[in-house]
This record gives sequence, C-alpha cells and structure tokens, in this order.
Amino acid sequence: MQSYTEENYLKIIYHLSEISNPVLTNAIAERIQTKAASVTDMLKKLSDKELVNYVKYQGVTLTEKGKSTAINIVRKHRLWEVFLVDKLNFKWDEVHDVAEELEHIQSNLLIERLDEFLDFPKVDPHGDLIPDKYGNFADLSFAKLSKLKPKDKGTITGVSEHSSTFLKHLEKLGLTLGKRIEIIEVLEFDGSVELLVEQQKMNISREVAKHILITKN
Amino acid sequence: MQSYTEENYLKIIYHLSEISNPVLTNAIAERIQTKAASVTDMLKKLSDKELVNYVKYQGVTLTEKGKSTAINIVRKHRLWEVFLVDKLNFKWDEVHDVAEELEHIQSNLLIERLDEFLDFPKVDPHGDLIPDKYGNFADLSFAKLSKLKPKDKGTITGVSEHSSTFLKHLEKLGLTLGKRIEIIEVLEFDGSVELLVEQQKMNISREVAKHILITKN
DNA sequence: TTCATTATTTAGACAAATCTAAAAATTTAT
DNA sequence: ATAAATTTTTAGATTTGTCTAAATAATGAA
Repeated sequence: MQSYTEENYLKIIYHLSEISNPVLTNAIAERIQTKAASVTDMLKKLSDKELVNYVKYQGVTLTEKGKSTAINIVRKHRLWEVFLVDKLNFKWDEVHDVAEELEHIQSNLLIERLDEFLDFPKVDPHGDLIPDKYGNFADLSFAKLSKLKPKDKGTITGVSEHSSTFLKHLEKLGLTLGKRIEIIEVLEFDGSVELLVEQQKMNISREVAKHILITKN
Repeated sequence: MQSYTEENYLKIIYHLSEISNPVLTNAIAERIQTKAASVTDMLKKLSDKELVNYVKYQGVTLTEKGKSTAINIVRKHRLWEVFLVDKLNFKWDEVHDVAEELEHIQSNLLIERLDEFLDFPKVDPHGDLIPDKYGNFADLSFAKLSKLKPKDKGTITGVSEHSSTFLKHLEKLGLTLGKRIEIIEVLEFDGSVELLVEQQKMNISREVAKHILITKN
C-alpha cells in the first residue's frame, strides 16, 4: 500500500511519461509544486519500493508495478469525474480538484460498484479514456491528438473544448472537422505537436492538441 | 482548515461526549488505537486552535467551533453511507470503513449536491440522524434509545438490527414493540442504560440500546 | 575543450504525528 | 490520611515529507 503522497508522484510520473521518457526531476518538481530536492528524496523511496526505475541525473520510468498502480489511480480519478458530472451535475471544469481527492480512496469494491453504477463508461468528461479494472484502455476509434505518436494518421472528428475562442482558433489554423492529419513529431520540451495537414506542415501547442479528437486511419 | 488527523480526533471526541463529558484522554486513546501520550499532544494542539476546551488531567469538551466541525464530519460520513447503500448496493455492515475515508473529502459543493442527489435523507442506514447543512438534526419522532437522556419517556417502535439472536434477546427482556419505557440513568463508565418498563427497573447495555428505536412521549 | 550555466543530488534542518520511558497528578483502597 | 494503583503528562526519539544551501554532474557555448 502506498501513501497518498506516493500515489500522487506515481500518477504524475505516469502523465509526464506521455511527453518525455524518462521523466526528469525538475519536470516533476514543477508539476507537483515542490522543490527538486524533495522530488529526489521521493524518487529514491519509490525506487526502493520497486515502483520506479531511477537512475541518478537521468530521470525515472515506472516499473510494471508502478505503472499498474498509476493506471489504477487514473481509473479512479476519471470514474469519479464521470460521477460528479453525470450524477451530481458538476460542470466539466469543476470536477478536477475534488476528483484529485477522491482518487485516493482505498476500496476496490467501491470502485467496481461505482463503475457499474455509471454503466462502465469508457471516457471521462474531458474525453480521456478510462482504463478498465485490468488496466486496459478501450480501443476507441477516436483519441486526443495529443495522445498520438509520430507517423499516426487520422481524421479530425471532434473537440473536447467548445469555447468560441478555441473553435475560432482552430478554424484559423485550418484544423476543421473532417481534415486528415499526420503526426510528424512530438517535441519533448513543451509537448507541442508537429503535423501535416493537406501537405502543409504546422506546429500546434500541446494545449490545443489535447482538445482535438482524432479518428485513427 | 484541519488536517485529516485533527478531524478524526474531533469526530471521536464528539461521539464520546455522548457517553461521558468531559471526555478523558484514555477513552480517546482506546478508541483511536493510539497511546495516551499521543492523545495529550493532539489535545494541546486542538486547544491552541480553540477547537476544544482542554484542562490538564480533567479531559476535554468541544468548543462551538470544534463541535460544528465535528458535526459536519458526521454529516459527511452518514451521507456517504446512504450513498453506498442506496446507490451502490453495499450492505449496511460494509459501509463504515469506506465512509470513514470519504468523510474527509473537502468540498462543500460536493456534499450539498450529494445530499440533493440522495433526496435529503434524515437518517443513515444504521438509523443515525444526519444533520443538515446548518448542523441541525431532524426532530424525528423516533430516536435510538441510546440517544435519550434521563427522564425521557417513549414507546418502542422499531429496531435497527434484525438478527434473530438480537430479537430473541429483546423478547426475553420484555422489550417488545409498543412497550412504554422511561430512562432512569445513563451510566458513565460503560454507557449502559437503566430504564423502567412496566414498573420494572432494568439495565441494558449500550450495544443493545443503540439498536432500539423509540418514539418519544 | 574549457568555462559557464543549468539540472540534480547531498547534507542537514524542520513540522506533523506518533512512540517509549519516566515523572507527575489523580483516584482508590486500606 | 496515607500508600498503592491508575491515569495523564512530559521529555526525548522516530518517521514521513518537506525545505534551504551547498556540492556535484550534465549540458551548452565560445
């Protein structure tokens, strides 16, 4: 069993792994609002518990054990978000902080029952995939653009942010529904994505990429 | 804002206050599964924060501030129990530990929405009253016998424990539905209750008293 | 390649909550 | 009322997670 704090570190390492691998000490420190020295201390502890592979000065990756723990926390977080929005009428932008607390409640029975109560949702209110109890993500036809890897191809089929400023921005970039795109590269330093749209090369920020939904191939 | 641990102490002092007032250090230590020395440390801390009135060697009582904090935790605990039983099909004896964790989630919006979602329940699955958001308990016609005070009179109208052993026990004691009772005294040292049933004086344990529901007067 | 900059780690300290062992206060029994 | 037993508190140590300041390693620029 891990402490609340250990769980948070694992979850954050899991998320940061999608942008850069291994994950660097400073990246964690920034995300978790703490000092690099504190992160180093915790990485040693997690390494002792065989939850991460930690190499001095080189950063960390999750072990299988660490990864499945992290995925389970993500699962709980996203299920609670669905609960808050679907059952308690929270708005999608009100749920994060509460889910951040709820994700640490320890009870498998609770989570399995909640999953059932919510009718086994596959995505959360932000369009993120919810892993099942075995840690498997549904192979939905659509994914966030920010989750794609170089050479992935697909079609824009939706957005997960509906503010008019955002939609106008997309229009200006030519990223409209139905357009085919191909990932060229995901830049490590800021997570921005270089892609090809109608022979046109362009770069969009991770922020924007996160809110564009793609149907692969 | 109080820590998780401080909240637990307040809650336990609140509950123990129903049996004896002020609450003694050792009573808390026993209930919270810790050492008397640790309790003393925490009582000083809570006293500094003006959540309890602490007199060395004499025990503690809750201040108004401490009491309303404690009642709010009790409210959360009991609402979550209703949720677990009514919505997630937990059995009444499976909910305690999980509710013990959920009661510490910090979000007024969450609790108000949950209360509404559950249709503003007045009692939890164990028959305990759920305070409203102002800390007021409904004045239900029935209450647990263990919640009554000396000289209170009433009629037995139900039980909150339905095992046949328990029901047979009640029958043997003559504590059957419809019988009128009057509280003589609540013994401090074990919370047992001395009462009058049809001119007959008797003593029942707190455990038994907790599961007998009384309609007052 | 060597120096400067940046990133990371080490060393030592601190706050929260707990513990053990010993001291002090209170209660009980004679 | 005094001694013995019990309860409570104090003193000092421990663990977890954090911090600052200083040291070390890695990276980037001339």
